[in-house]
Amino acid sequence: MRLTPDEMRMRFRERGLKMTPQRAAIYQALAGTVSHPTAEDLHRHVRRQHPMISPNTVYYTLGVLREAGLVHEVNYWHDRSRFDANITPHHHLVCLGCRSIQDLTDEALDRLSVSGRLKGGFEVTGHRVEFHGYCSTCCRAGRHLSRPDHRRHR
Amino acid sequence: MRLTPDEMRMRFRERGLKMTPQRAAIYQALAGTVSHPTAEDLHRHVRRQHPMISPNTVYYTLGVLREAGLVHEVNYWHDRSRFDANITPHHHLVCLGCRSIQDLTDEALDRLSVSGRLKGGFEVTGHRVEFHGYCSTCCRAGRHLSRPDHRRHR
DNA sequence: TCCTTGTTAGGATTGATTCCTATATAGCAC
DNA sequence: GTGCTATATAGGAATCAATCCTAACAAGGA
Repeated sequence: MRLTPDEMRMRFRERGLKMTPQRAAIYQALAGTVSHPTAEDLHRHVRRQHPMISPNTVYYTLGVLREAGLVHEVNYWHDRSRFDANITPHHHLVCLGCRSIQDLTDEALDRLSVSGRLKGGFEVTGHRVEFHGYCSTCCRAGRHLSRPDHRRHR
Repeated sequence: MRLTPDEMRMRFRERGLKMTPQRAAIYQALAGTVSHPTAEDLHRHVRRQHPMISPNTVYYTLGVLREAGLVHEVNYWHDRSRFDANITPHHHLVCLGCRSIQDLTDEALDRLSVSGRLKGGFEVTGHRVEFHGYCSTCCRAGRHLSRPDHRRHR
């Protein structure tokens, strides 16, 4: 969803982050989509407002936002990194056909825990569930019937 | 676990794969560990028996084995790809300190399904659960107290 | 307004992975 | 076994997302 300048300023302040026009644009772009864009996608988008912004700044900013907990990074199926400004607990539906990622909210999944004997005292801090399959578009296109080539497409 | 030559030959045959000494060594190495090695780890290991084997062959072979369903690829936290010859249903414990990956077998987790309204007819073919936290070694080292730098270590 | 520290742009670099291609070999038919 | 064909291998070149380096710049506090 779209954030007011004040709302955004507060979120940055709370975490001790400096606010710059570039950062605002990157975070706003990410908060305004549900499509889990790549760094490159974001750079392309933000460049409309900031023609001189470098990819480097996008990478650096995403790193800062990630460490501050303002964005999450997902990286399923060895695609390049994708980012998500939705930091409420949720899970993902990953399409094996077009590699799109949809959010999935499901409280039962949020409550999972390791029932078994934890081997050697592993201390769990969180979890996430990823369902994979084929989105409606890929189903209609029959893409769930064909096997992708074993060579990767970049 | 260690495979007999016949067992391995059968698995390859069933899937229409040619058997070569290099492939046997790579698959044997992967089947003989629980450590989810990288392609480079496997190359280093296999090179003891096959000094001339190229990284390329390891990548190519892992791609073939992956498409044949003989190995799984996991790639959490934007580390490089890691491989797993355990293709029975299981989940993973990912250490945020040292990035090690442990298998987790838990039938309750295998039976998860999407309870909510599936947005737009997504057809689920599988799922996996990833718990993250800190392994016992990293806990003892106090690594769960410090925050990793936001810059990535390769 | 000044200062300090973190941020930006841009260019160079890294490094896992893939591409290209000539040679070698597995598996099949005879 | 011998020969044939399709596929695998080795090695070198190329790709490209991501990171490193650095000089100029600007946000936020004093």
